Amino acid sequence: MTEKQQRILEVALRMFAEHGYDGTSTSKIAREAGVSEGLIFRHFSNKEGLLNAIMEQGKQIARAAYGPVLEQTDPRAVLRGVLELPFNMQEHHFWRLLYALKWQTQVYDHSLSAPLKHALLGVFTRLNYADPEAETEVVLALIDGLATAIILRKPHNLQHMKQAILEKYHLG
Amino acid sequence: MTEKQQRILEVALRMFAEHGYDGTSTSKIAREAGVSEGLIFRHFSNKEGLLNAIMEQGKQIARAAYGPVLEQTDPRAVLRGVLELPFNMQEHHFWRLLYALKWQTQVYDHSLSAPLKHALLGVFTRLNYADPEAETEVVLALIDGLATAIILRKPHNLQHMKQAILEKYHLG
DNA sequence: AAATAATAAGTAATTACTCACTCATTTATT
DNA sequence: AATAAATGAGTGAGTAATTACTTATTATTT
Repeated sequence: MTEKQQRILEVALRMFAEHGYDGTSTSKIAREAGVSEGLIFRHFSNKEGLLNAIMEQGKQIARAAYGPVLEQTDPRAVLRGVLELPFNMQEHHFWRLLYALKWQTQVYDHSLSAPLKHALLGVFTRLNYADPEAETEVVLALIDGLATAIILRKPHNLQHMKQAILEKYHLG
Repeated sequence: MTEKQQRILEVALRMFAEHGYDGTSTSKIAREAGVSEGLIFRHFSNKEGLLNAIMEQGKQIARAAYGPVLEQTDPRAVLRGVLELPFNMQEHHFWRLLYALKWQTQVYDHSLSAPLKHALLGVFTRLNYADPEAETEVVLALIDGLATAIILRKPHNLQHMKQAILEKYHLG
């Protein structure tokens, strides 16, 4: 991985996240990254290849975020960890791109949220919730909405929000 | 409002919602609507004007959805109504466009969610919740995530999801 | 006939992508 | 060790197609 290749990936991630995939042209990426436009196609074949390379790197970001939470043994600890995920988001650019992208393709989002869904199903089953599937869907929707709010609206009272949520699941 | 003007608005709404604003060209809208491309610019000045016209119509959709809920007097009824909003979504195309759009501009989304936010603040204050602001943000995030899930993933157990949510707010 | 609706055929700029090429480094052959 | 061959990074100037938008003209209402 050469230095210019890295710069292309970084700039493209930022621009895709801020202006959308269709709203970002390869020529602008090249200009911003300080490379020739041809280099993008030499390394990534085409624009979609560039996006795929970005999302490939993103898998590691997601793994780093989910991993410690999902390998917990206590179901309450897993649930707490999942609910806290949006509050511990690190790489905003990547998550923003992922969330924006899902309105056009669900491919990327689905493959990343699948392990979360599976874990939650186990959690709610072990905790004897009445309807684990419905409960799972609700939590997924909740953390989805929370991440969206944190990325886009940047609310200031994050600690209080977290507290309010944990109490709803009796984890306060 | 001529018939062709209506058709342009309908087709543009659908295409913007499905492929995004930047992913939809005026020439494709015209072809799909069966009109000349120039007519779009005669009626709406430019592409952004077309979007504005769509969102202007959308205001009525939002008002029709929010209105009955927000004019309720009992705070519990308001809360219940707000939480049920995603499950009663009617015009999926419009909501999908609104939700997709907010990753590029928050203008449209903010002006529509403002009355909701205000109402929820009053609700949680009157219900003596510990932190009404945080609680409001959480509900907004929740219905945002729910709407997203319903539009994109179309979960089948909507009734159970609704039930699980209402119970968390002691409205079961 | 006046005004508006609608079209067809343009425009310049931008789009994703290709091509021919240079240059530096690495590998293979004498 | 010297030289030749091959490879891969990088560029700049192209390409045809598409973009948002304009203008002149024709059709349709009022």
